Amino acid sequence: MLIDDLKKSFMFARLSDNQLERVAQHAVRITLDEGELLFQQHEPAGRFYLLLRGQIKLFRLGPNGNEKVIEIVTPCSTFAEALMFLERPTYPVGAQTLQAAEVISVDAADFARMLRESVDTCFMLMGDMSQRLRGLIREIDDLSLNSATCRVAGYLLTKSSPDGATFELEVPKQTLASRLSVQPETFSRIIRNLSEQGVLAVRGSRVEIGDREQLQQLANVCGQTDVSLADTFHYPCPPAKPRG
Amino acid sequence: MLIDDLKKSFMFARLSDNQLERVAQHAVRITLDEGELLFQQHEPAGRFYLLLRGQIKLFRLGPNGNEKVIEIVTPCSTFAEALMFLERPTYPVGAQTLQAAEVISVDAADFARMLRESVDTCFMLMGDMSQRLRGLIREIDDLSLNSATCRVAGYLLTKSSPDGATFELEVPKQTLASRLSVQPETFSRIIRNLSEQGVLAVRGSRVEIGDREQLQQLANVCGQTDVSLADTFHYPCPPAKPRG
DNA sequence: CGCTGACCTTGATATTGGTCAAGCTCAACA
DNA sequence: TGTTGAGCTTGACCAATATCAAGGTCAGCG
Repeated sequence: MLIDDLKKSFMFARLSDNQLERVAQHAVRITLDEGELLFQQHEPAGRFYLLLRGQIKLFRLGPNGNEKVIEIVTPCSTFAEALMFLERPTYPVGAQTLQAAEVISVDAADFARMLRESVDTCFMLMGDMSQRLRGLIREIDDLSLNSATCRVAGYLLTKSSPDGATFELEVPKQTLASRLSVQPETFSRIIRNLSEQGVLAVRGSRVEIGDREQLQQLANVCGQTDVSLADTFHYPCPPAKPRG
Repeated sequence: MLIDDLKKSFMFARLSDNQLERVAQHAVRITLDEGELLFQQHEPAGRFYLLLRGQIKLFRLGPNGNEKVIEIVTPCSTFAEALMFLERPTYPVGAQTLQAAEVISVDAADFARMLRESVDTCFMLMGDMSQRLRGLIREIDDLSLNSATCRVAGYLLTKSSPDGATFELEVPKQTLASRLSVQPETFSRIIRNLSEQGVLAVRGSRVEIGDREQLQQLANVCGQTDVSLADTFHYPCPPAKPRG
């Protein structure tokens, strides 16, 4: 059954049963409460993870103890697997649950050994890494070319389904703010501005898009557009669990 | 002789002569004048490149025509090779020479085909990509956690050899500014501040470190420290050609 | 030698977003 | 039902950095 769960990740899905069994031998299932730390930044990295349910934030710590959320991991994604190819890897981020979570922890050396037998999987992995590289580059120019409002607008757009008028922020606003590299106060103000302009309405964590057109315009001043869906992989994922 | 040049890159160096010959068949040498565009952002990406000499900047374009330099490529590095694993790749950045340059252009599909025969090279490549991922993450928290002064200080530190007191900025200051995500004016002012504090002295593109200690302090408020040299690959490279 | 244009520097001013301090809201719980 | 505390919002203020507009420097060239 561990094997069945492994298969939920596109990467493991490609492996033969034989290979999966080998991986499973050194893999363990871990259950985490809300707020638990899975690993810390700078810690030696011997394992990587597959999130089965819950939410996990990956974050960097600044010198003053302030943190910057780099990514919010959703179920069926693997993370920290790219470290496997470094000499003496340490985690470049910390990982902490936002909700109670269940993960599978995989031994990296073991997995790497097995990878050597499956060029296909290598290619899959490289595709994945390539994807992430792209994503990070976008992130960087988002940060240096765009205003906070652009980033928020862009984020909200990606979260809203093109048809549905309303959706839930599945993450505490503070965390979202950090993810978007703004202070919580600023985030709050931006939301208020957008509300006053009638672009959207927010009640708690429920967001209702009022004027998608204009939201797009605000975001597009940026360049959100170039992550075409054409060249992204499809990660089959169950819907995320709604937050209180 | 094309093969000899290919070997200057750590990635190609790993290939067998047989494999190299195959790659070389679909590889071409390209000579570029200063300011020439090698490829544009969004262009379909069928080839990747190895820089032999000169300098190339990789940049993103904002909506107002303003550009953000993502990376300044130095000789013996390959770039855009990570795209090879995407479905229908387009370049996520543009590439333009800063100095007259010579590159080898490699057919990506061809190289990928050959890669399938060398898991070793796959691993090498994955290590490289892993490296880059790390670098980009650092870049992101540099942007969101640190001030412009920190970034400039950090950059200057990485460019100075630990012993030598002076070195050359090998790149126009505007470009450097963009690379560090500050306006040229701000860059200029930061340099002036540092000069006034006696931390360094700049004459044209020649930089002299006055107080390395303090420069380090300014940069370290940041977290420059965590890119330990232990886990970076060694790219054997000839010294860059001095500017001006 | 003086002109030209690219690049850099400088000052004045505007904007953005951060910081601090307070108040609000609401769910959990006694 | 009142109390508490976390998370969110608000306002007043401030710092960092961008923007705008000149002016400086210097290499290349007529």
